[in-house]
Amino acid sequence: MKTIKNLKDKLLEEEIRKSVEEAWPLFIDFLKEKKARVTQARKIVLTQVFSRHDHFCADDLAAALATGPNHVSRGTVYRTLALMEEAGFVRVIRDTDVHAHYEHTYKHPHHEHMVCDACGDFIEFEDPKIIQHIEQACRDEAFIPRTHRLVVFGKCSKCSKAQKPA
Amino acid sequence: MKTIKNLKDKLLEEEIRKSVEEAWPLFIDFLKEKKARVTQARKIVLTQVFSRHDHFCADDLAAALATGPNHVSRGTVYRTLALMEEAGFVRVIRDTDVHAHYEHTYKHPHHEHMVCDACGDFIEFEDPKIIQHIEQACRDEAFIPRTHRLVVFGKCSKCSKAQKPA
DNA sequence: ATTACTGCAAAGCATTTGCAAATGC
DNA sequence: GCATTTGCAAATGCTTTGCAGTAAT
Repeated sequence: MKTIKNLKDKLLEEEIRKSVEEAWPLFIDFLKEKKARVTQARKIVLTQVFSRHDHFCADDLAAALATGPNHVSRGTVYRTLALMEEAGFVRVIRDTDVHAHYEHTYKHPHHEHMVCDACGDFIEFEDPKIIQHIEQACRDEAFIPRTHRLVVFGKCSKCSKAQKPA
Repeated sequence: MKTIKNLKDKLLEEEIRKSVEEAWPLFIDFLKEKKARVTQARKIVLTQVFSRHDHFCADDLAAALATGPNHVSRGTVYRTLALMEEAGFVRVIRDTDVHAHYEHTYKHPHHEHMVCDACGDFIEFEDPKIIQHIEQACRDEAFIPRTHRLVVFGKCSKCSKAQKPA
């Protein structure tokens, strides 16, 4: 069972090996530029990231590395993931802001949000066309939508004006 | 300073009073239907919700009610907020799933997500038109986008098939 | 009189952090 | 050799929960 691997697994392994082989040098470049160190732990985390399916959560990954020969501590996993995000190798799906925000719904139809990175302000906007496209996408996937959430992160007009070009 | 209120404040107060006056009976209906009880604490939370600006977070609201004559405990605030969400008076902006999910970015362009309420599966989709509309909306608001996140919640084709009409 | 709701404080959970020891440069 | 990283465990911050007392039906 363990010695015999089917073709699919072999291909997957090959794929992973290739991604790591390509990404690791890029990560090294990133670290060097940042004057950060190229460490064993960082390579292990990067490898583990690429060994996982498309979507994973930090804690699962940390759990996988909690024991065994490639042991990396939880703290380091989180720290490295943050680095990898900065380097552009991973993307966080639910963004970092920990606490949930609420808004009134009473006489307040659905709309989308922009959140300013600098001041945290919420800007509301609406676009029926976006909703139409979402609905179409759901039809294409035979997905039955219940609701959706669209948030654009960036800089609001006030903050981008305040911070003049360096 | 305290006795003299300007016009804007007066109008705002009026607005709030009206919303509460309209929403409270609806919440009562909701509670009755659910065979839940109509309590003082629930009215206080509802009032507080409508007294706040469009966006607020649970904890701030709880803090506001932690002391004073309209004292409601943190636990009750969270419980009532959940009820109000169920009743459709408020909407949560960052959804409930606590832990952040990551995904590879390496050779994996930006795309949107559908998440199945039932099985938790992530479905990826892409729609350049949606992105165009987002960009247009940002231009309209003079908002400088850095990135965005679009998640559609609902039921995937597998799960909606599995659960035949009752 | 029942039974649900509330307050409180304690538990939970994902994530972050402080610090001594280890490692890369 | 010196500075950065790591591991560990403790701290954090938001949210949930258990339970005994309180209030609504």
